[in-house]
Amino acid sequence: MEPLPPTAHPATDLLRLEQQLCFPLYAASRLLTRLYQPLLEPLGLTYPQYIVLMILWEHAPCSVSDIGAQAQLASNTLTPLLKRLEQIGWIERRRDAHDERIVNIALTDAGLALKSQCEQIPMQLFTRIGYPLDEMQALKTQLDRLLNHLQSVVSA
Amino acid sequence: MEPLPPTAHPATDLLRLEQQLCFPLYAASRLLTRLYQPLLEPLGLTYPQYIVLMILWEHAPCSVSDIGAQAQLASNTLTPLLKRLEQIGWIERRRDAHDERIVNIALTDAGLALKSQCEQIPMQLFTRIGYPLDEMQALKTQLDRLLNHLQSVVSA
DNA sequence: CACCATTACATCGCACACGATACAATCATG
DNA sequence: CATGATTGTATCGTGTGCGATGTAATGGTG
Repeated sequence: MEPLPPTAHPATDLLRLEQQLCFPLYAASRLLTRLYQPLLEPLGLTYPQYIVLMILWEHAPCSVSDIGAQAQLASNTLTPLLKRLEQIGWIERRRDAHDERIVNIALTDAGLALKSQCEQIPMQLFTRIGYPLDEMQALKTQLDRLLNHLQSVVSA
Repeated sequence: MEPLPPTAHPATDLLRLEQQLCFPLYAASRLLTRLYQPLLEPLGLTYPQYIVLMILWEHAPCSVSDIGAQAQLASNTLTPLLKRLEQIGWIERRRDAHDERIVNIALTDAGLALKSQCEQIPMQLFTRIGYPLDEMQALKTQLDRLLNHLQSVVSA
């Protein structure tokens, strides 16, 4: 994706600029996920599973929809993912006693213990990537703002 | 993903900050893709197919690896995707005469004509999202820089 | 020219993503 | 309290992503 040359049409420039925002987002997200993989693979985790576990380490026990609200994922993605986590033994899935529609997700002892094994991952990644901290901070701030905005647009 | 509270350990703070960068990238990318979908669906296109076509509109004819270098995708993703685009009739796949290993991708007349049908998509999306242009510009600049950096890290 | 390494693409297997739909449990309304 | 709407998960189908591997074509070496 080369930067596109300027044209005589300002409106078109805006379009192209906008058009290009989506791609670095898409590509950078996949590349970063790829960098996580060698750190997660020894633990038998995929990146989305790691995201879900991070949510659980902070909020468990919680329902499938709670996880979905945090991760922006629906049951059609979460149900099979959570079943895998259950089969490996990190979590437990149990129907809520008061509302049988809800499936409550709890961490097993092993799942809780896994957290400490993951605690070095972020620093390892930070070292491996070697990206300036201030740029990462600025980027995170802006991405959080965009994410919030997109969430409101999508849910509208 | 709530912002995490500060802790007594600066090193841990860095970890958490870093840890959180990946998630808004991951979530924002998927949400933005989701917003493209209703605009692409009438044309029978998925978002990755749209990315590949944008590359082709600018660079066709080119090889599978050329597309892969632009989109950061390998043949295991591109081959089936390109076969679908061929079956629909937007592109042609042909082995290079001088090097039979290479598959050259060319646009059909229909594939070229499709470009004009897609030209309104970015503005429609820009209008739908309603995000400040200057923030989008700043974000794109930083994402491009991160993407470049990640590419060099991954290929190293 | 033989032979091994490299390259370019294809195939396989698995795990997401997500729209569409199904289904059971609960809620809301009359 | 009946009953239709809503809610929370699950299932299905399609299309990515990507590590691992296969395979044929090309290139480099002696």
